[in-house]
Amino acid sequence: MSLNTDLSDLFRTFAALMDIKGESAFKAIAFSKVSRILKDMTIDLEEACRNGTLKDLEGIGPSSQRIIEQYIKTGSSKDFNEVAASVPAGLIPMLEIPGLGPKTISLFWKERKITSVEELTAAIEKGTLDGLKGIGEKKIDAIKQGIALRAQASGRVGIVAALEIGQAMLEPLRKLPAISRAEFAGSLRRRCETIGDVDIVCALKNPSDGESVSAAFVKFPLVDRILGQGPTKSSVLTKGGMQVDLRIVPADNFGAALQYFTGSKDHNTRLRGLAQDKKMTLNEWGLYKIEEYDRSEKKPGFPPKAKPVASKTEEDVYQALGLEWMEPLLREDRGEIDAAQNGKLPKLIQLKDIRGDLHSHTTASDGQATIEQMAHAAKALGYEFLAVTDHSKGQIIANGLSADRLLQHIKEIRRVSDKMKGITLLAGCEVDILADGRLDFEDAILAELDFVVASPHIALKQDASKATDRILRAIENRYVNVIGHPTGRIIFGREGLPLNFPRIFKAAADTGTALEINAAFPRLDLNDANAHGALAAGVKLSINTDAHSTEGFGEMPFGINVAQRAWATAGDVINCMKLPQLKAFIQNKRR
DNA sequence: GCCGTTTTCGGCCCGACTGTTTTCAGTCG
Repeated sequence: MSLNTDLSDLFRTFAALMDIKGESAFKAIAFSKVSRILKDMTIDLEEACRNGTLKDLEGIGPSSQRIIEQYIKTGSSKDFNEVAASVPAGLIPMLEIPGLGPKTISLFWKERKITSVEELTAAIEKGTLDGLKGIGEKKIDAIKQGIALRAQASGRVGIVAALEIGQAMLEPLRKLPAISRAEFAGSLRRRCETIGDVDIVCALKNPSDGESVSAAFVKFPLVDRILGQGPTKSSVLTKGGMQVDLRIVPADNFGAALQYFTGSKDHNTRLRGLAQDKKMTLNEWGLYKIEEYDRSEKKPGFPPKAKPVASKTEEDVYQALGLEWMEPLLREDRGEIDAAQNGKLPKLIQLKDIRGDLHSHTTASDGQATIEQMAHAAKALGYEFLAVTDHSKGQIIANGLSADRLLQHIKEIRRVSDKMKGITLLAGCEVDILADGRLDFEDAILAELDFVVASPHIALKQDASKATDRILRAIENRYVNVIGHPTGRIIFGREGLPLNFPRIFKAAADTGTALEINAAFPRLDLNDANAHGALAAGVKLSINTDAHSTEGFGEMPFGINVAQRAWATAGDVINCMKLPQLKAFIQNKRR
């Protein structure tokens, strides 16, 4: 675990504790924000602490700064420890129970001495919650269900699985005659790497058809259980336990609803602040002048009877707030609103900008297709080049190539390349970065290759200092063009190397070494925040599928999504270079 | 707790829904 992660967790817990203690909700919100800032950022906290730049970060004030500094110095925070000691630790997991919030948890704790999920379950069984103010039979039932739900469907799901489930719900919805439009919203539309639930917004041709659309939705084949059903929203659990929420709005309000439910929460908060500055209010129905909105007639589930400034399309809403429309993948409150105000939004990389894949495997090591098969599949995607990069000798389990076999393999790759028309194969290798930063082949062997990806596969639990030195040493090798999956993290699987990213970025930028966004789920490594940090430091990225079969190339869109969330343009990514330009990039480092 | 070019004090985003309620608090997204 890195320092940033540790501190981010500390502030998140701090915020939860304050909620439970009933301190000002704004304090808790402020600490949640600090937690998120720390999680997203790639700057070196220790360094920022040393040279006093910590306070320049928006959202981190004097209190947070003090806590961070003390934590770096002593490994803990006095402020946090005091608060943590005053609240039983078992209360925090209770916040994950749907339907149960800080107020009720605090009530149970103070009035009934309940300090854990287990004690809560027991109290419900024994009936000791009866008689508490505001807690009736239905509330207790809901909590009971919430506890069961948390145990059963606690986890988030990866983007790939979530998209599949989402499509299976979206497609039949689009076929309903009452619907004029239906789109994903929420984290799925923003293409986050993991998804908690699927959000869909749909527009009605006739505003009175909400009830029937809802009724049809909850009967789709994938639905396992109905959680709620009404004329404006419905909620279901699919087979496999994924929650899917549907919002139903009149066509005139579709843009505002899509914007609102796409989020992120932080992005929307900023937008509503902008609206207020302009004497307007923004909600899921539209953007309204405050005066007109306050005067207007309002009925739950229906748009207010005021003329909106904007509501039909997202473009209208953003434009009325003085902003360019922006891709959902940018809407994370990472500076996109300022950029949109100043006309400085990046022209994001698109799938069609990719001219080739620079990390792939064949039957020579652990792939399932031959060089020819992989080359034909890449050509069929319109690629102009493909780097064949089988494993080095240390990857015994993956049938890694010995030096002799590699030299033979290089000849074979070049033979196939000469034979093929319309695509060039680069003879490459994915060489292991050993625990101490040495590479798995001597330079003399690497010099024979057209292209080298160097990746960490073993010793992925090193401390930050060892791990960083190890990757730095690989970056400094003149034959290494790309660091493959730099942290080795596996989503839901392992943390990966706790790298000091500012040092890695500086070395990569100085030496002309690209860092990979490995597009294969569950890697997606670098992640969006780190890729964003790399770009800010002037590093080039390489987006690769690490394909082990011809189907493997199909994962490229997920890597593109990570790059888009990192604000990458085609100019930032070496896969978008023309071949001569790419060759120059390689040669520059070898000089 | 954080922030500020109308503010260094007084704000801080919005609506739906639910349950326990005779007017509102808590939770959620």
